[in-house]
Amino acid sequence: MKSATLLSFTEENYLKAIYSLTQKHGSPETSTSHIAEQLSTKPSTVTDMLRKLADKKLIAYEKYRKIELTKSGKQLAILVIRKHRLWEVFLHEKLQFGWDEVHEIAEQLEHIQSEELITRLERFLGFPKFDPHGDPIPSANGELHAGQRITLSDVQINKSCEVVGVNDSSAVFLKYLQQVDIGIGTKIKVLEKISFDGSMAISLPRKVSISVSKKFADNLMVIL
Amino acid sequence: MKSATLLSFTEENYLKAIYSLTQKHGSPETSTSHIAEQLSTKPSTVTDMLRKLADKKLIAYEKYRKIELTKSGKQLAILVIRKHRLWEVFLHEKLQFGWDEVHEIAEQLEHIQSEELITRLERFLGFPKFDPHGDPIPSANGELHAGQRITLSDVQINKSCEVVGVNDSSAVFLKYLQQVDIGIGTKIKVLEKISFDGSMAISLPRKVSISVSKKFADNLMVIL
DNA sequence: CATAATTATTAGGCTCGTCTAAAAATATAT
DNA sequence: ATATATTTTTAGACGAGCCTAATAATTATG
Ligand SMILES: [Mn+2]
Ligand SMILES: [Mn+2]
Ligand SMILES: [Mn+2]
Ligand SMILES: [Mn+2]
Repeated sequence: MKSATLLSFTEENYLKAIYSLTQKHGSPETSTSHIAEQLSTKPSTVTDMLRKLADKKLIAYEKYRKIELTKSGKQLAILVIRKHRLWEVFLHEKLQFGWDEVHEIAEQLEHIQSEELITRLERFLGFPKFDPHGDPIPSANGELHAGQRITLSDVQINKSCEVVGVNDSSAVFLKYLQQVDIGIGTKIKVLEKISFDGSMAISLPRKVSISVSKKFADNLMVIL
Repeated sequence: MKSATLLSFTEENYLKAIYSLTQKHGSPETSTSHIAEQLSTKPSTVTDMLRKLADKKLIAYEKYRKIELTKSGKQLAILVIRKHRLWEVFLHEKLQFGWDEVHEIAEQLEHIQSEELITRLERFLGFPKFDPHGDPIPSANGELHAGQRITLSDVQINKSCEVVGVNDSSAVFLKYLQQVDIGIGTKIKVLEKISFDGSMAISLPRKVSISVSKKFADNLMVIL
């Protein structure tokens, strides 16, 4: 279960990016250009790294054809995500950082190498199950319970739901949520859906109803 | 007061190494070979970096002649040390790591870039004044109070003193101290000094007296 | 003070992660 | 089915950080 060779920051970020993309798009495969976009780098740079990750058996790679995490590649990606989310909990719960501030710092902390550190951090935090954005925290052996979360867009008219997370963790989206007083646990009822542009009218506790865009509703995760 | 260009891990480690060497040897200057040894690298590699640090005005460098931190170089070195020691406190106090385990992990954590993170960490820890090895924690504006600490070697026969820190933070020394039950706060009385090899006999609370080497006594910091 | 020993710098080369420009493969559209 | 557009890979280059071997400068010694 020990990874023989330690990975660089960069390699870890590639694994995480590939994992995120496969999750986001349903398919276990992804593309050079998507990875490049995700990491703000160039496709040619990605191709170089893909060859290296393939050499290390972290991805199954057939040029022009297939990019897919191997079992161990996926495992490592999940462990980085585990570290990232535990650090986010620490920053939010213990240091009182806002949920729009934690991601950037966790992006650095996730690469600290010490299994013992994460074991102890997790215990110190009381074995949290979710990060400040509602995303589940993988267990030490790499298990991740996705839950049956849907987007606000998928909620039918007149149904109520509860916010459990966000798809987009960018500070700009999180700040907007804060502004309209939506957070993890907020109850939302869908009043109306406009087929023209996918926008919807929703009601919030102790507030007049507000209108939100399709993009907004696509990025808010809820349970019924 | 803001550093214009962010430094790399490597650059930060060089500044810290130069600072430590000047402290250890009294003089504000140090040498290429000492830096190389401190960082487990080669003198030629050090020369390259010295040129870079000089370009950035972090050291005053005259080849074959002088290596000395500038005001801003020293300031940055102290801020890295501040981060290092605060993280060590966190690891020891909050995560219950042993004092021989914290250094290695702090060596990584000290490079996380976020001033706000350190500000909040310091508050979370209750504004500690010393790290787990008894070393003082610099303030946010870079002040460092050394205190009037001496080594055990400097203590006269029949005088008593109290352990306040160590000069050598290696795990092997710290584990040895733990074994003979010496830690921060331990009271020691010097019974005898052997001029032949500099070793000394000391008495410890609720223990028979033990003999320690010159090297041991040189690395244990005490106050009278 | 001249020679030897030590220390520091330069020269040249390597890997990693990045880029731009060009070529090749694949996908799309007429 | 061919031509066009898009995506991906290759070729070649660069800076950072490291190395070894060779050279230069300084320091120590007889
Ligand atoms: Mn995040
Ligand atoms: Mn990252
Ligand atoms: Mn330390
Ligand atoms: Mn370091």
